[in-house]
Amino acid sequence: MAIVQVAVAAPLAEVFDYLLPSQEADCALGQRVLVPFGRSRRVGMIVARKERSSIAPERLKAIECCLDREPLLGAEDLALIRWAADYYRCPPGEAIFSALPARLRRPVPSAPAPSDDAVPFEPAPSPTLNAEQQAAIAAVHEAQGFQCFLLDGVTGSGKTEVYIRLISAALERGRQVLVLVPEIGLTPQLAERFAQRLDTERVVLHSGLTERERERGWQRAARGQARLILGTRSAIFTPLPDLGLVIVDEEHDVSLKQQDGFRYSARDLAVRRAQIRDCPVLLGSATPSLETLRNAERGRYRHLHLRRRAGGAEPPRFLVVDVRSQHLITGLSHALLTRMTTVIEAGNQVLLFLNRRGFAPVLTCHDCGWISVCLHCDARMTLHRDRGLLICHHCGDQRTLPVHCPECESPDLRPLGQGTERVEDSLRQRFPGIPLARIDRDSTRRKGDLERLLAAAREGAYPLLLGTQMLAKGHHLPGVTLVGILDLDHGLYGSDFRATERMAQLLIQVAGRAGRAEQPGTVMLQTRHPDHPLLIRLLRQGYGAFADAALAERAEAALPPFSFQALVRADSRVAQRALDFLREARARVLALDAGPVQVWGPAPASMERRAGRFRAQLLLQCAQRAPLHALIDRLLPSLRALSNTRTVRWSLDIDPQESL
DNA sequence: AGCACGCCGACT
DNA sequence: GTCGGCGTGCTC
Repeated sequence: MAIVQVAVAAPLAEVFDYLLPSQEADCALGQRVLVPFGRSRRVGMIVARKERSSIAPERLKAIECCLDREPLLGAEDLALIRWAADYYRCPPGEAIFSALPARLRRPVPSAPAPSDDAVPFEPAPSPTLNAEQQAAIAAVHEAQGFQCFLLDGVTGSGKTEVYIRLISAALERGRQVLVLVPEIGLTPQLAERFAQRLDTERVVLHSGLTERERERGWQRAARGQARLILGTRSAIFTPLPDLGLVIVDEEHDVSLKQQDGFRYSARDLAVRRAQIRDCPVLLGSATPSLETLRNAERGRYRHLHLRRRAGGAEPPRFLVVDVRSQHLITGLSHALLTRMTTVIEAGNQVLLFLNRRGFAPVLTCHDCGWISVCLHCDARMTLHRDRGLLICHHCGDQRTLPVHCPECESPDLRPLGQGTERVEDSLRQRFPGIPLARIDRDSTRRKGDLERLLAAAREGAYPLLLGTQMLAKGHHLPGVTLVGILDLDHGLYGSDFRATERMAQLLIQVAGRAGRAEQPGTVMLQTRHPDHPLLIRLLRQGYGAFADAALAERAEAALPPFSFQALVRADSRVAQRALDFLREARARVLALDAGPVQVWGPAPASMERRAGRFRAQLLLQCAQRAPLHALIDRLLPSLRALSNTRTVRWSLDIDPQESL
């Protein structure tokens, strides 16, 4: 009997050898099997055929049955997933099965190839390209096989038009195209633009689909029926027999990195996939990540610029409002309020941005000083007055709003600070009769709410728009001529070394919502740090100059992208246990002789207790990737063997994007 | 991850 | 005396 290597759907570092019974002899690489495993049975994936096994023959068990008639994954697909599993140190079975549609993780037979639907098609007219767009398209067309491009284009410069032309050309050559976006919310508008222009079988893949829909789309792509695949990060693993072009839109967005389990970066895997496939890959953004800019600087990626806005629109003007020692009315300065009045009276729209939902971030007792702390987290509970609740935004715990202080019975409870609900309240009083839309997670809880509000906003139904970062992404609002950023400082001095980069990206994104050709937008930023050097550079010279300065700072501090990181996170129900585990981990690292790898910590998370668990982290950093990964190779078996790994949950994050 | 085995506390 | 808590070991 032949022997096959099987990756079992379990978080185990090893693959397992099985006998292939003669009636399943044609069962091959990329097909799922049901195998006896320990005292139960599991779904597995055949990842290799072998001549002989190092396992004693009497210990080898036979595969029970084959679940698929044909391979679900081809050799290249498996190569990508196994490369990713190896790079991100994820058990192979876990990686493979998280790359498949959820239904196929269970022992059910895969569905037969669905038939195609027919879509009558009338293409919308193509706009004329400007010189920069033409140059970008020509550069990608010249690529012979693998090459990575950064499409660095200011908001409104026509990046999507460049995508469409490149996709169209690839489709004409008989290739499939994969387009990744960071969030579900960004798929409908892009899908709509593709639908208007590209006469081809399309499929959209994201977590909002039912398991059946998702499997169906996945199968259509895998069988070559769908030619254009638009999806969120997990779509990077979709098998595509004729893949000829990969596009990653908003490549700087952190949502492209999976934050639990198999912690891969879909953007980085897109580059790797194109390399395996030997085809071009295009990373697009108005605010590229420093990692990508550094790769462009080193000549690894080709840097393509779109500097001009379509229709000759002017970039927005920035006005810094120094709010130190100013009297604010629910977070709004006199200068901002005055300008808002002018804009509204002129019949234009105002967009206010405040990244804090709820009425107030804390409720306090004016008599004894009690504050609304969460029982499970080192955090305060946010007051949601609409719903009459105190809610912890970190663990989701809710309490009914107290009428008297829980400590001293005083009725004098007061909200401190402001969230979007409170600003909405205040604006309705200050601008009576002016229609206002608040757009945050609370006001858009039902499906379709967000789309409805945004559509009405685009029509100009709301002179006043107020929202969290939900409002910052995607949709352009041409009637908005004033953007107000209520509290910039939150992003300016975050605990993470990427805080300024994130702030700059968000700021440029929000600013990009405003203005049109005949009426440029103004962005007013309220801050207590008007002299922040990187902020000044960003506002005066733009994102590119900001990024240059930020990169220089990173180089100086030897931080990514000038070094590489791996983060060991740990948490535990019992205080100190996670820290103790990481102290032991640190000792193991030092015992292994870390060489050039630096070890930082362990340190408790900036909010140590969250949802009842105490969290901590240990950072490993090195100027080169190879010694870091070699150290991790030697460290992992030793960590798995630690006695307290049952009471402490831990995980390893390669190239972390966020610290705890 | 599951699942079983094994060794110590409060119950019919 | 035994039901069951979760610490430990193993899965081709």
